[in-house]
Amino acid sequence: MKGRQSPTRTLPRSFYDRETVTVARELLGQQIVHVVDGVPRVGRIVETEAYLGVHDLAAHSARGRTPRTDVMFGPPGYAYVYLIYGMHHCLNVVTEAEGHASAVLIRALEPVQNVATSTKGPGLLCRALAIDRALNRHDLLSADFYVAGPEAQESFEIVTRPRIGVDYAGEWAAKPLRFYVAGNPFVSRK
DNA sequence: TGCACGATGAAC
DNA sequence: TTCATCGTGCAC
Repeated sequence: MKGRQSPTRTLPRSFYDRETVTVARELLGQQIVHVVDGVPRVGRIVETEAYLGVHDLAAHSARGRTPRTDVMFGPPGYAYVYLIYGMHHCLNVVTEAEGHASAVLIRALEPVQNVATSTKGPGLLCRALAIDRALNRHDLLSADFYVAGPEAQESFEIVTRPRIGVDYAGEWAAKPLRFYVAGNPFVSRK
């Protein structure tokens, strides 16, 4: 094998250009990399949630295309980062073809490299990897912020549950769109 | 221009 | 269970 490791392991845009539930499940085990001051902060994704577009009442895009949700309506493979409760950032990856307005929320990471604080929860993982709104709309097929496959993928069971914190979404609140690695201690909640 | 409310986390 | 804290979206 020749060439640099990291760029060649970066997930291709076609990975994100698929059904959102599939992407949410297959993101488990993949690694988020954010290079800060030349230092790569790396975490393994252990918990995700799927947001299925304008018909999903729990999705931000359900209220239409606005300045904030605009990136969700764009092409796949881009970061959607927003501020919640005035103090925490949340990281999503945009999925499916342009116009679908779907995304996967990254809810928890297992520390891999250069991670000093907790990554157990969507707000905490953003703090640990120094992810904020400056990275909104950032291409995840880039050199400083990307998702990559691990050197070797271990097999694991996937647990499926309703999403967290979306009780306002009516029947959509109960749908099994949250996925996590069974038994992993870094999952935000059981 | 004002205001109610979060895809959370920490404290009590 | 309560609260911190502010950008967003929508009502007026």
